[in-house]
Amino acid sequence: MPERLDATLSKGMLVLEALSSSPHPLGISDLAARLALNKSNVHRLVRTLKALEYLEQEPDRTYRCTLKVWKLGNAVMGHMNLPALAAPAMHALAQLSGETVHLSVIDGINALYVEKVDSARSVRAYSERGGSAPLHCVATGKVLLAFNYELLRPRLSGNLSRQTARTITTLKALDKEMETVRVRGLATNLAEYRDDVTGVAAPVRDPAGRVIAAVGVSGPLARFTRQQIRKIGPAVREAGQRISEAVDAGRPL
Amino acid sequence: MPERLDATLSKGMLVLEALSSSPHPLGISDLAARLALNKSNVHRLVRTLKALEYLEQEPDRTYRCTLKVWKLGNAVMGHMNLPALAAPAMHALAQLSGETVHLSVIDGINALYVEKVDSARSVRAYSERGGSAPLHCVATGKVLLAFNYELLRPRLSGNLSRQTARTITTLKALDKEMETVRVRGLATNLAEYRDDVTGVAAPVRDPAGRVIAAVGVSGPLARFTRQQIRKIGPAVREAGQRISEAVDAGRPL
DNA sequence: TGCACGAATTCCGATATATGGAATCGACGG
DNA sequence: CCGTCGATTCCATATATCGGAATTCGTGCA
Repeated sequence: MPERLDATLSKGMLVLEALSSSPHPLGISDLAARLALNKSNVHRLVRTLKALEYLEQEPDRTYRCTLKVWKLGNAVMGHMNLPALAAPAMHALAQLSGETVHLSVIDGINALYVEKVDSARSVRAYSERGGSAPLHCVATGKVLLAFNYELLRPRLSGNLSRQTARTITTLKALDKEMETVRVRGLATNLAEYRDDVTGVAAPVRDPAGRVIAAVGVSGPLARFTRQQIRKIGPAVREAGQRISEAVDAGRPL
Repeated sequence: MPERLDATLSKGMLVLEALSSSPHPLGISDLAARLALNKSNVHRLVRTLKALEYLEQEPDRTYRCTLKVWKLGNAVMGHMNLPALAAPAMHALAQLSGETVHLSVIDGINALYVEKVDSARSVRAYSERGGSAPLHCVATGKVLLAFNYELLRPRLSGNLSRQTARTITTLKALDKEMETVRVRGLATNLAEYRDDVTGVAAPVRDPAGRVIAAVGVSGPLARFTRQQIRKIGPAVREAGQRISEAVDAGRPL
């Protein structure tokens, strides 16, 4: 017997998801088609969401999400205001490296990018705020993994998806790599997720010493070489420490 | 006859709102009390939201919002990625001024802070990301108001709430002030919202020249004096222009 | 170890409510 | 001016939701 759920609420959330992920406002018929729902049903859901001010109607009668949706999500992140605390250190790192800087947290078996700072030089990277990548093949993900390994290792068996020729795909190899990461306090990604992208990352710790996030720099293989990575490594580690201190102090440093 | 709305969806959104705005996870009874709803009703709503992965359960059986809620809101802002584009200029301004920098957009008759950069020196300001203040009495709000005056003026009659002794509370005085703002390309707030806070702001324009946002610097009256404001004014205006160019280019400058 | 209390969770019959097909309305284009 | 397409409203019906009560679970205390 499948769990008893509230259909109306589920459908309403589907509507919100569809509209928030669409670059354009959508009309009722369009929405109904995408969600495989009845038109008049969708209309009532939309009307409700509009009354609650989560949606607004365009002059052409299509609907789009309002910033109230953003406020909702923002409030959630607000109680964990890492991005704000980390911003100064991230910008400094972006300036120093000339590459893109990320802040990631764990989201299931993925690294979720909660903040991102582009440098002027950086090309369009593979990641966006809110995006994610498998823990085992990006630098920030490896950091998060290495310092929460007991917890996460079980979930990864059979989930070490191959992304490139260099992706680590066996638990044995991963065990070894994680040990290295813990010793060095740094993780690297040498074209293990995308053929032409490399990165380095370091841990961010809460006052109790638990690793709650990771900061990392990444760039195109052609420019962000192994040597560049070695050179920037200490700065990344320091950025991690600086952010950890900011978390401790409760304000940006 | 009140419009016909879907009660289940409304209540579900209330649950999400309550949980997202609470600093702590909440239990079923607690939620039910706050929302004045039946316990078993709340339980089913929560179960549904949990199945959809918008909520998760703590070991102590209380519930909290997941980052999926944040992702939802983030996607909305993503289609209007002002914050990312504006970040470099905002940080530069924060560095230069040593004060807090805001990016605001219009939200009804309020200025909504969509991005905020604290300088190391800045004291805890009155605003948070996602927070808002009346358009007529903060610097960024005045900019947004001045350049969308035809549209917004009608909505403000009777809504010029007094916040401090210096708040502008008459349409006549506001008309004059708005004219000044348009001419100078800058707006100021001299303790008009909070007795001890001042600010300056400048417009951000889309490629068509419409004012879509405002950048502003604000600080404590004691430190951020009229002279400081005059001194930093040009830099604020330039930051506004720089962000406008970034919007045009589609990438941070 | 067992008991008692509060909270969460499940159950279930009554009924308010969501449903979806059909009718209506409204905008636009030929 | 009419025809088409989409949005919106209507309405009878089925049923999904509601909430009170019963049950289970967890925790602290004796």
